[in-house]
Amino acid sequence: MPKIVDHDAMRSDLVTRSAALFGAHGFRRLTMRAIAKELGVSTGTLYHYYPGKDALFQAVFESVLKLDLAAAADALSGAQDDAQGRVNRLFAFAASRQEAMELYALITIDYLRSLGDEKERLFQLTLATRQRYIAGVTAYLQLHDPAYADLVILAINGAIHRRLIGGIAMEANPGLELLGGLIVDAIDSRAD
Amino acid sequence: MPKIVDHDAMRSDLVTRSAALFGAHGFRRLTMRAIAKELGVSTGTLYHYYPGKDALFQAVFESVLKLDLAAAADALSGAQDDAQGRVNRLFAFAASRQEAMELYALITIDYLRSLGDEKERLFQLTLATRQRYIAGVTAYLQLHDPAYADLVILAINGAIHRRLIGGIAMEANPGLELLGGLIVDAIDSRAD
Amino acid sequence: MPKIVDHDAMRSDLVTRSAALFGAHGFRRLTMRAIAKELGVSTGTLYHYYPGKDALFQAVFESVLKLDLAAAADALSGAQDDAQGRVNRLFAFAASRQEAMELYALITIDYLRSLGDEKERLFQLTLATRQRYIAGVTAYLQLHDPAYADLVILAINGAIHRRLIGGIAMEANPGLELLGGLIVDAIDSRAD
Amino acid sequence: MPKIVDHDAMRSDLVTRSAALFGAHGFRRLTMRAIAKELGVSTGTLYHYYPGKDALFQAVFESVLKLDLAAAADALSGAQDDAQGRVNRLFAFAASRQEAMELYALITIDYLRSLGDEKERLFQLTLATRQRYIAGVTAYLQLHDPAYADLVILAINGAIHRRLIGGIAMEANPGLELLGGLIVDAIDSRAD
DNA sequence: TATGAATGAGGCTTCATTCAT
DNA sequence: AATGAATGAAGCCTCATTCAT
Repeated sequence: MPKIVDHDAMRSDLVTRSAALFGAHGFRRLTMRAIAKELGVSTGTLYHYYPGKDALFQAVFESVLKLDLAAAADALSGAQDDAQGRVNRLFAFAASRQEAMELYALITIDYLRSLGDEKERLFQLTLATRQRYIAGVTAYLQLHDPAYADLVILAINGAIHRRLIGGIAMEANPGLELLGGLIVDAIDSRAD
Repeated sequence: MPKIVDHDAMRSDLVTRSAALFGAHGFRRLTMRAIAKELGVSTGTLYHYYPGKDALFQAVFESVLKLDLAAAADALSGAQDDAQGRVNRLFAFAASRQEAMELYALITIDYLRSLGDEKERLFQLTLATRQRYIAGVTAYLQLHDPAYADLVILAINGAIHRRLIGGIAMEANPGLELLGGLIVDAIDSRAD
Repeated sequence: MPKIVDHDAMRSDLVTRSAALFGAHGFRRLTMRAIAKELGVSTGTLYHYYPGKDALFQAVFESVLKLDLAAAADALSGAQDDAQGRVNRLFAFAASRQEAMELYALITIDYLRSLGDEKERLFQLTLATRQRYIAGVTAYLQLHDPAYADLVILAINGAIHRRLIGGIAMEANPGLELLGGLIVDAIDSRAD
Repeated sequence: MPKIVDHDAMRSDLVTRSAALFGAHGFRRLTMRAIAKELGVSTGTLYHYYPGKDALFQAVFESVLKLDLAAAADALSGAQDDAQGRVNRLFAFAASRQEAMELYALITIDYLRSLGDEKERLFQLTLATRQRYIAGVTAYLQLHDPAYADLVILAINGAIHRRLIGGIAMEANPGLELLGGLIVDAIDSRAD
């Protein structure tokens, strides 16, 4: 019998650990040798688990795709406090996920550049995900108008964008705090 | 000095026209041969005007950095109408610049990845730029609290982010329109 | 010595069955994994019986070397009919061995290419083998001049060559049939 | 203007000079680096003229295909002497071409191994070429039966085969000389 | 014994850069 | 100034071989 390893676990591990590398360096700048070295394996081993760099990156992309929604559902269920409490909790959750969201953005941008004309399919998928988020936030915050949920998510997207190109932590956005208050007002003014 | 003008014009031209290529493909995916071919010159000519690929990209990055502020000052000066009018004009301006802002983001991300640890300097620069924008928008919209300006810019950043990873035009964000109304209310409620 | 027999049998079996693979694909194109897969064992097992790819190929080459002469002696002994009958039997025997002879040629060519300058030793061996064949055919056909035997073998070599580069079966060579007649004439004209 | 070279001449030169290397080492054993070194250029230059190793080998194969027939037509035209003279001239021509024919065989064998199922097409081509040779030799030697021509060519094929696997020069085949006599007899016996 | 996961040298190929013209 | 042929380091990947189980 050969060296005993859990093949699937190893595959997942490689993907999880290489995701950050792809995010930090980008697909082209990151070499297979660099990945192997960073993960403490040989290039041959990489190829033992994935047929090539493209396939590994594809797996990374897909794994990153899945991370977001699952986490959100968990975090926002449970005890439902007042408007202010719900808004606080939402922003706190977003802040806790900012690194993952940045990684998701970086990898998606790279992935899109590698796609020729089939970008549209990915865009549809992104759109659908956004709709789910809007519906979720609308329900969670008990908003009467989904546009408010869209605005909240838009602002969070903006915070990620600033992080991406300005290295700014999500918490350092005065506009986000202001928006929190506006949302609470909007909920309360309807709550008569 | 007969040829100097041509030389400088050529340099600018090469930078301006290659910026979109760097944005679309990314630094590593884009080859010098591809640039040369797209610009209708030989690789030798490229090297005649820039000492290497890094230098060309650096020039592209710097040229893209400058574009934004200059344009903003122009567009928002002049006739000052009412709150609603000013907000409309601001969003219209942002929408007209979305492609440039996307290009700026793409190139900045690539540029940041090429930087090892000296990212901090660029972050400082970005922070300063943001402060200028906040001040400018605060004044232009005649806001009493800069946090409103920050929120507006944050939402616009969010729209760029969505464009980047979802292919969504800025106009297709319900949250942005809603924000316009909230801002007008904020201005008017203070204007008594 | 309980396992020795199995071990040797296994070694022979691996060589015999991999010979065709080496012939069909060539040394470099054929991988150890491909051999292992085709033979239904693991690469580890291959290395258990042979220290490496070179050694396996060497064994294959040697096994193929031996095949020819042994078969010939058998087939052509026994009942001695008239000149025509003997010639027929010789050609029939050659035709029955054409696949093995093609394999021998293919493997020898590969083997020669793997030899640097020590080809000469192999050439000496080949020359000696040819002399044996000439003597054998001369005796078998009861020829007065070994040049006739050489011509017969030369023509058979030619048929193998045509098979190699033209995919032509030995039976499809008019010249070979004609030669049969010429040989019979030569025998008979001397048999008065 | 760039370094001035005759692109087509360079291409031909690379093919011509690498043919012998492919013949001696075989496609897989021969590396692009080895070719480049042997030809005194860099690998980059090789790729400047041919898109890859396959394409270079394909070009080599095609160039080798063309060599034979052209040479034959030339050599055998002109002054027509008696039967013995014609036969001598034919064998002398064959002997002069033995190296080229060996190269042709080696490259064809390699090429065939690289072909999956489209071998048949190449076999058809080889068959057609053989027919042309038979017709040519029949006419040149003024034979009444093409089977004699086939036998002559078959014996020459055999000599090439022996060269291939035994390192034997064409001149060292007693059978070939004997055949010459038989052919002359065949011609003369009909010349009454 | 047998297995196949792991290794890393080396193969094919790309591409930033140089330089003769 | 402009061209593109030439270079060679470095990238992706293959595969002979080793070794833990």
